[in-house]
Amino acid sequence: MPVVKKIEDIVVERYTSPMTGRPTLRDVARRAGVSAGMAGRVLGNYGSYSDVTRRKVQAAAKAVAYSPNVIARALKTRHTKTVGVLIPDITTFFWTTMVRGIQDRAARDGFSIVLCNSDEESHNEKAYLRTLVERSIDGLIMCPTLDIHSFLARLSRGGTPLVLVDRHVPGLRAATIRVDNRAGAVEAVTHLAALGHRRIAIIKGIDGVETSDERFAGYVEALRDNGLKVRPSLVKEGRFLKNRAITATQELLRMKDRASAIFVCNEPMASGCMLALKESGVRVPQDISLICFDDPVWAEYTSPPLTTVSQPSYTMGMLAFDYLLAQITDRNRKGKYLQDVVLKTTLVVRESCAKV
Amino acid sequence: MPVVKKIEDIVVERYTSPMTGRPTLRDVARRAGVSAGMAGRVLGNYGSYSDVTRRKVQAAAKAVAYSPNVIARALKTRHTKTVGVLIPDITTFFWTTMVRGIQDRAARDGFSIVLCNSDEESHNEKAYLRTLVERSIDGLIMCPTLDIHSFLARLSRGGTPLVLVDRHVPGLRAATIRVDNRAGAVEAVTHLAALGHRRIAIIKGIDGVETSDERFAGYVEALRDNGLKVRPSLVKEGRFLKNRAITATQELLRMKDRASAIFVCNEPMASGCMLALKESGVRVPQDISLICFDDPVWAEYTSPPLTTVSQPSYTMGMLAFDYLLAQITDRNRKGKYLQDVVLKTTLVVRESCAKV
DNA sequence: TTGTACGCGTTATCAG
DNA sequence: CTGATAACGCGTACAA
Repeated sequence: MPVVKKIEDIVVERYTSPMTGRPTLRDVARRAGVSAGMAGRVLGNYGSYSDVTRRKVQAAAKAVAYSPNVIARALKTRHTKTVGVLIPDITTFFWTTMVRGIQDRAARDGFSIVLCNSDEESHNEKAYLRTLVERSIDGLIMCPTLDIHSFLARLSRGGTPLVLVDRHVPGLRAATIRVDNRAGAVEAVTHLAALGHRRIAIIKGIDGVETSDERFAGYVEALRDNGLKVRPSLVKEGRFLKNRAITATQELLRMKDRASAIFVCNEPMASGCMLALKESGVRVPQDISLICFDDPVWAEYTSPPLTTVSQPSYTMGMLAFDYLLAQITDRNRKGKYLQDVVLKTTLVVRESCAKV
Repeated sequence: MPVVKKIEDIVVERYTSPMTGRPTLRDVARRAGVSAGMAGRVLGNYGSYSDVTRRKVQAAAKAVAYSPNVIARALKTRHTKTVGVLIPDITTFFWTTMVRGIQDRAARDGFSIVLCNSDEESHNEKAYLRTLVERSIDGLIMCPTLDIHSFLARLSRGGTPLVLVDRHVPGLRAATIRVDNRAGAVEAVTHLAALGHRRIAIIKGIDGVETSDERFAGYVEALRDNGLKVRPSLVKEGRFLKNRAITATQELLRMKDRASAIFVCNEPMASGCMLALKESGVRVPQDISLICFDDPVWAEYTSPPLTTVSQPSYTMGMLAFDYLLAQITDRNRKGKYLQDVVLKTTLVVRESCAKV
C-alpha cells in the first residue's frame, strides 16, 4: 500500500515548477499568494476578482515571465488555434502565394498553420489527414486529390470545419474557393484562335482532377466555338509536372503537322515546355505561340514575356482562411459558410502569342 | 456540499465518449472489456500483456477507429512532434525551396511543421516566437532578423533545440546552416571583372544582416583583388525587396557615369532590377550586365537567361531538420550538434553577362 | 499479466 | 471575491 497517494498530501507548500523550466499558473499563484484558480481568472480575465489581487497576480506573472501552456489549454477547451493546410506542392507559384494569403490571415487572428505537401498522392494525403486530425486542428484548408472523396466525407461528417481550395468536390459539405477554370481556358484558347491559330495543342494536367478537366473542357469549347476540331494528337497529358511537360512538348514538336500554338495548363508545365522549346531551337512566338494557366512573377521576364491566365491566388488564400474562421467561430450556423466561391481569372496578354 | 464529487463515483459503467466524437482510450477499453491502462499499453506497446488481450484491444481500437489524442499525450510526455519554421517570406524561391526540404524530412520522421513569415520585422518575429514556445514546439528552425539576438539567447538557454538557417548569430549556442556568402559574392564579382567590367554596381540587402554584409564584403574584396575601386555611388541598398530594387536600379541608370554591370543580392531584387531595366529600354547584356545571388527556376527562361549564384536551399532545409532532430532526440549530447555548417554556392553562368 | 490511481497545466464549477 | 477541486485524455508507477 503506497505511503503517499497524492504528493500534495505532504508537500502542499513545496510545489516546484516543472522540469520544462516554464512557469505554470501555480507558480504565479504561489508568488502572488493566491490560489491557482484565482491566478487563472485574472490572467484569462473571466470570473471576478478584486483590484488588489489583479495587481498581485499580474505582477507575479510578469516577474516569472509566465505564458500559458497552450497544450494544457487545448486539452481542456478542445480547440487548438491551429489549422491544417494540405496542398499539392508549396514549391509552385500558385500554392506558395495562396499559402502566404492563408498565413497572413491566420496570423491576424492568432492561428498557427501546419503545412503539408501531398504531391498529389492520395496516400500522402491520407497520412497527413490522419496526423492533422490526431492533432485536433480546429479546421482544415486543403486541395483534394483524386481518391480522397470518401475519406473527406467522413472527416466532414465528423464536424471538422473544412475549406476546399482550387478544387471542388460535388456533394461534399464544405466551402470551396476556386476559379472558373473553364472560362479561363476558353479565354486563353479564344485568344489564340483570334490570332488565327487553327492547330492549337494543349498540355493538360491530371485526368480526373477537376481543374484539369475543366481547363480541358474550356479548350474543347473554345475550339468548337471557333469552328476548330479537337485533334487527339494535339492533346497531351502533363500531370501538372515539369518533366512530363518536357516530354509532351518534344512529342508535339516531332509531329509532321505541327501545332502552331500550345496551351499549357499550369506553371511548372510552362517551365518544362519553355525548356523543351528552347532546347529544340524553336522560337516563341515566331515558330510557335505559347499561353499558360497561372501567372508567376517570372512570366514577365521570360523570353518572350508570357501571355498567361492569372489566378488571384493570394486572395484565394485569404478568403479560404476567412471562410474557415467563420465556420470555426460560428459552428452552429456552419451551413451559412459552405458556399462554393468561384472567382474569375484574368487574361494577361504579353508577347508569347503571335498572329499566324 | 456537492452530491457527486467524481462522475465515476456513480456512473463507472456509464461512461460515454466525449463530445468531440473522437473515441478515447477508455472507449476502446470498455469495448475490449479491459481497463484503460491496459488498452494504453497494447496500443502504445509497452509494458506487458497477454496475447488474447492484445487481440481484443486491437480489434476494439479498429472497430471504433481509435486514434490517440496527441494533445493529451503531449501534455503528459512534454513533446509535441512539432517544429516551428520561422522565415522572412515563404514567397521567395530560396525560402520556398528550403521549407520544402524541411517539410519532406519532417514528414519522414512524423513531425509537423508550423510555418511563420516574419517579413524581416523583428516585432513579427518576437510575436511568432512567443506563440511557438507557448505551443511547446519541440524545436525551432529560423532565420533571425536584426534585433532578435538577446531574445534568442534567452530561448536557447531555455533549452529549446534551435537551428539557424541562412544567418549566423555569433555567440549563440545553436546549430547553423548557411552558405559562404562572401565567397559566392567574390565569385560573382570576379566573373564580372574577368569580363572586363570596371564599374560594377551592387544592390545590397539590409545593412547589418549577415548575409547582406557578407555579400557586400565579397563584393568589396573582389573589387580590390581586381584593382578596382569601391565607388559609393555604385552601392545601393535594396533591403532584399523587389520594389526597393526598382528604385535603386533607376537611380543607377540615371547616373552620368553609369555602371556597366550590376550585382543583385537576391531573387526578388533581381526581379525588380530586370523590370526597371526593361522599362528603361536598357538591354541585358548588351547595355548592362546582370548577375544575381539565388538561382530561381525562372533564371533559365528570362531574357536573357540569368547568370546566378546558386544556393543549395533544398539541401539546406533537409540539413536543418536533420540537425534539429539530432538535438531533439539526443538532448544530453546536444552540444555535439551545434556546428556551424557552411555550404558552398555555385556560379551558374548563363547569358546575362557580356564582355565589355 | 492486469487494474487502479495520479499527474501533466488548464479551465470552470461549486461552495463559502 | 476567493479557494478547492473535477475534468480534459494519456502515460505510467504501483499494487494486486
